[in-house]
Amino acid sequence: MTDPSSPAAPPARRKRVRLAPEVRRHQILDAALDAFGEFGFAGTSMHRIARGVGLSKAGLYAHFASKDEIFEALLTDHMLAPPLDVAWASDEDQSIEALVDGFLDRCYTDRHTPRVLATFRLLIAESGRVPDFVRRWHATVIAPHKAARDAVIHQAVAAGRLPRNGLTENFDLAMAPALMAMMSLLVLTGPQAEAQAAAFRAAHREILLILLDKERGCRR
Amino acid sequence: MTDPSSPAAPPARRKRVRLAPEVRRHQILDAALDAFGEFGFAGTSMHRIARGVGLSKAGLYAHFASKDEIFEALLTDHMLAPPLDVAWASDEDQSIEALVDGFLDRCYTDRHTPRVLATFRLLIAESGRVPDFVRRWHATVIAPHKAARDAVIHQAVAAGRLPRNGLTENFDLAMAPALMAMMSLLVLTGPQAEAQAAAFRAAHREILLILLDKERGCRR
Amino acid sequence: MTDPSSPAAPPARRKRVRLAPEVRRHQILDAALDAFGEFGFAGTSMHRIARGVGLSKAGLYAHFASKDEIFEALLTDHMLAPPLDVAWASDEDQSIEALVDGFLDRCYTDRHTPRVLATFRLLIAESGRVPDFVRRWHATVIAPHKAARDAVIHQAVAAGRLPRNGLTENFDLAMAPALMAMMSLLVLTGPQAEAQAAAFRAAHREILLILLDKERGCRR
Amino acid sequence: MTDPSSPAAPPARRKRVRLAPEVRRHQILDAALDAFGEFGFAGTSMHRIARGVGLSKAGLYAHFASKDEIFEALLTDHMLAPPLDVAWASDEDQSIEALVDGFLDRCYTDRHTPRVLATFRLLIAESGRVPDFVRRWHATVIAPHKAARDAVIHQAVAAGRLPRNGLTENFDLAMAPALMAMMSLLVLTGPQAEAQAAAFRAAHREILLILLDKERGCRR
DNA sequence: AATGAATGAGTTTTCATTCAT
DNA sequence: AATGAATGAAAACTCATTCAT
Repeated sequence: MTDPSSPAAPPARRKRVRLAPEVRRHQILDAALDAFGEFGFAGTSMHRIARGVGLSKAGLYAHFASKDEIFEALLTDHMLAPPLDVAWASDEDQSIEALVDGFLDRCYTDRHTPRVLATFRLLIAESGRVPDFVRRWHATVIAPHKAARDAVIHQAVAAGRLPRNGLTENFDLAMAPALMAMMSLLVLTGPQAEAQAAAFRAAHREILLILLDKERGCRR
Repeated sequence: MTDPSSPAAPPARRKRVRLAPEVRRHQILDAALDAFGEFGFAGTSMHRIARGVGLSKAGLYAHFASKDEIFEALLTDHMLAPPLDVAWASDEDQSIEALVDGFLDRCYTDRHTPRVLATFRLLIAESGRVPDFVRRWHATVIAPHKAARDAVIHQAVAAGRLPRNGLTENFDLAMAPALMAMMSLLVLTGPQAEAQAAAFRAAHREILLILLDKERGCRR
Repeated sequence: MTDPSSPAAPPARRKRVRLAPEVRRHQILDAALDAFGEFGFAGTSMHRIARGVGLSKAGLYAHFASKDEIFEALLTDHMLAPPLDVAWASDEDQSIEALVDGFLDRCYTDRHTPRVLATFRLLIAESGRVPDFVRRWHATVIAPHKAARDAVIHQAVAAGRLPRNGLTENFDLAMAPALMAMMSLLVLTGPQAEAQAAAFRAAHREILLILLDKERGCRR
Repeated sequence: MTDPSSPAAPPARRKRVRLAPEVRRHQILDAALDAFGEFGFAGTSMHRIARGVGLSKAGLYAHFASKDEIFEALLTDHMLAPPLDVAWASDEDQSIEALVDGFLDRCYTDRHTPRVLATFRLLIAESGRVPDFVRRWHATVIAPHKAARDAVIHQAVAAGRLPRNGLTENFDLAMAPALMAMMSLLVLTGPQAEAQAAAFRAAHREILLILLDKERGCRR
């Protein structure tokens, strides 16, 4: 079928393709993320990753010294990007509604892609494998990001633009509902999970508007 | 020498112990949860589980037909228990504060045990392995539980004891901050994560009190 | 051909045979010595050893944790036996001729077996792999043996039964020609080498008789 | 930065060097001898040889068609050189002492170099790989050399300058003690082996002087 | 002549599982 | 019920070799 010229043709293997190292590296990490995200580190074989790239097993080793190295490169590439922005309004012009909507876009639209979900599942499932990496990541990526964001929020609170309450003092929690939606997507899959996530988003919006409202969101 | 009862005892290996099937079964599931939770399904060998029980590998097969069967039995045992109570006050006697504190106890104290964390990690990591199981679990455990709880909440809203807002209409979100704390515990480990969780709990309390307050938590 | 009873019979695998650990261990070491001696350590695959024993590859690992462990067990078993006797006549009754002939028997007849040759080749080829082992072996086996033998020889020299010369002061050299014959056997193989060894033995005898003769073997 | 000549030089890897074929060939054989001598044929990878020459693996194939070819070229180059001279006194002027000392120099000083030891180990370890080669080598190199030397010795015996005995009739044995010293160096390494070799040489000298002495070395 | 990416066959080792006791 | 020797399949990784540049 594929090769009518010779009746009993062997597997008809593709010509050897040679690509630039960076390109291959990227392909490999992509395939690895897909596989690790789906089957976990231990459940993913080098064979599967190789197949995903259209390369032989041995070919992987021209670019990475070991499965572990692929794993670490993956985490490094994907997690050293700042996880969330710092856009909580240094300018007063935007309404709370607009700010919240921007935030929700970043929480849901940007973060509910297969790629991000896979990374997230990997983080949960395999963090025990690389505790040092996680610690470093937290210290160099998460903590600074949090500090920057907290500064902005505290300033807005001080300026009276936001109320002082449990949320504005622990602003991580602002994305807790989105995290819950991610969990649904991870565990459930399918339209059921999508619907769930959409409902969460709407409720999330309403909750944030209450908690960030200067009148309603105040302590008592 | 060490054992005068047997003159030339060889390696002095532990006597074969025969236990009642249910006892062994339970031991095995315990050991399996520990191992699966730490290393994932694929990363856990039958040898490790067997060692955890003090049994030989082959001994496991007297109780379970396969590794998969252990896994499914584990999920069944651990997840078919209702995950959270339905105590949101059909009686008016309790103050909101008391109800919230009870809820937080169930969210944090009860759910941040190693056992629950392991189950949770397992759920995230391996849900792709057993989609049917997850669907069934959701349909038979989660959904009914949610329905029951929603009924209670809606009733309280109708009675005017709780405001109508995004939270009371999606009451799952009430535990979103606790979920976030679990994530910290799963990924970070150590006192850092514990401190984080404690801070979350305090903020969580305050947020719930705002959102469930008839005055502050109302829509606009 | 081999199995006319079933035309397209599968490999017709032998029933699983279970042997006592010591028996298997021994079989494995035997097969390993054959293979290592012929192909060297690196040139021998676990598959070949397994085939030599009639066991599956994985079966080897029930008895040895690794290829290296097989190697070391082999050396230990084969080399910790004293390599040569200590029979150089404290009694005066035996003639020099009788002593020399006994010595030559031990040097040629006993030591030119395939087994000993294989061990010897292994020692030369792979001593670099296990320098510590070799050092230990030399210290615990060779050196003590040499010391005991030297004591006997020196005593005979002191008693005037043997001359004092380069040989009686470095009695290792007494077997140098036999070593040379071993080399021939190792390198050449075949009847050519056998003939060589026989000629060496005859000359060896004559040389020893000269050098151990009180008159002719004396210093000048 | 480290290399101001090229502003944005990447990994700064060594320039491709092109050498005359014979030079490279020689370099490769040198590196191969080192590696084969230390790790054996099977234990030596093309990568290691290539690294030893400062060449890429593929580069080796510009000079040799295969690993086996390198091995055979190595043996050919190193072993087709006559292994030992033929200087046993056609002239009567030299004393036995002088002749023996010259012989010992050739046996010890010349032959206990790392290069010769590596070749020797290789011969022992891998002779089974290339039996035809060894046979050819023996027939074309060793046997003629031996014949020439035997002629000289026999002539000296006939002329009465040397006694007729086991040694002069099997003159290979004259270097047996040196061979034994080589074995020590191969197996033991370190100063221990050096000392051993030195002691052997002194005793060797004395033994030869006895055996080649017309009076003492005679048959009875 | 030289390279580095690519490969198929092979390496050692592990694993889930079976079987005879 | 329990064991430990045994197994086929598959894992990670290596290697001699090839090919496009």
